Amino acid sequence: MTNDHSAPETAVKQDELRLEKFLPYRLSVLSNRVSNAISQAYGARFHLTIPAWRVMAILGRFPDLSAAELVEQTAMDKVAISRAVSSLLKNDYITRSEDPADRRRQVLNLSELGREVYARIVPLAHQYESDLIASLSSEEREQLDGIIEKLMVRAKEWSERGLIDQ
Amino acid sequence: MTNDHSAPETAVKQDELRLEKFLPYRLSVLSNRVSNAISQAYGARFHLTIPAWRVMAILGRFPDLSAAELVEQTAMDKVAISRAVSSLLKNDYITRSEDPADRRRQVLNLSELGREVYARIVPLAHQYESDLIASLSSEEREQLDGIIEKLMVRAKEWSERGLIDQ
DNA sequence: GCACGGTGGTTACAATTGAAACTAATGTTA
DNA sequence: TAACATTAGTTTCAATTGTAACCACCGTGC
Repeated sequence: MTNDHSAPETAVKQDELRLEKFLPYRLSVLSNRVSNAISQAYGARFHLTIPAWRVMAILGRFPDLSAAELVEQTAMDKVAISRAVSSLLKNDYITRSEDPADRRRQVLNLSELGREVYARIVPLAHQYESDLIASLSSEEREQLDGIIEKLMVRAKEWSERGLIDQ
Repeated sequence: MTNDHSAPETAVKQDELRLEKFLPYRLSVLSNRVSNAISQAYGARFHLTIPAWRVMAILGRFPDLSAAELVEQTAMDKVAISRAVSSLLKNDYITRSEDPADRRRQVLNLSELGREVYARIVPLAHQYESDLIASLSSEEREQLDGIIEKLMVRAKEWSERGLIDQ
């Protein structure tokens, strides 16, 4: 046992960077691993990309949305939405109908087929999430929830206002 | 799967998905926001992409690595490493020398210039991290650390062994 | 009416990324 | 030492993504 009581554990040399402890890096690795694994599962079974599945997930809960409203909901780029929508149309997973009141606007919904696929993926998604957090205690799950919320607030500020001024 | 009728408050409808509460989704949004914001800062000031900066960060702590060893350290793809290395060489941020013992192998190090840039970025990186977690209590920071560690273990298992069998 | 700025959505093009093929050198087995 | 497998790293090509330009339509003011 080493007697390294001289410096508290939170002290970090400021002139070097321990990448494996650097939060932005760890978040990125974790998120990529999770997303890739899950998208492989969806993609293989239902020919869905992540953006396409996100669109379906939103339409499953909120019918009759336009592409612009999907942009709001998902924080995805409008071009990404447009591409996801057109691939979902090709697969007959969603339907698109013109809004008679505004002919620029097009109302999107899950199709019959789309609803079936949705109904099959949702339990899968819950299962993956459960499996991911299986090793967390229920306290930890609540903590994580709150922590992500706080981090998200800050990250959102960054992307809106630009970074730390300097 | 068990039916849980006993805890209505935490009960979640299993036949729909609240994307905004879905952990993989939230992780992805958070991580993208953070990475994009920070990479804008690095990139603008030092012409560095994220993979390039990662390579520098590792070389700053562990000199005399080969590309293959960088792959191990960073979990990045070897093609990504190759491209990052060649762009860093172009910028004179790193040096590359042949290993006489194995002429396939090439030993990488930060150059003088690279060390200067490294020394300027590291405090910036710490600053961004501090700013990101500024709203967390010290307990929450420790919790987050442990939680990410646990999640990472599971995600790693996913990418190694494939997903939940089904 | 009809110019106009603003909005919904798509297309085009360039940059980034990933998978697989490739070159060159080393290790291994007979 | 010839033949083959393995490792280090690069290149090539296709798919994905982001930025900007674009078209069609709406609403307002004149």
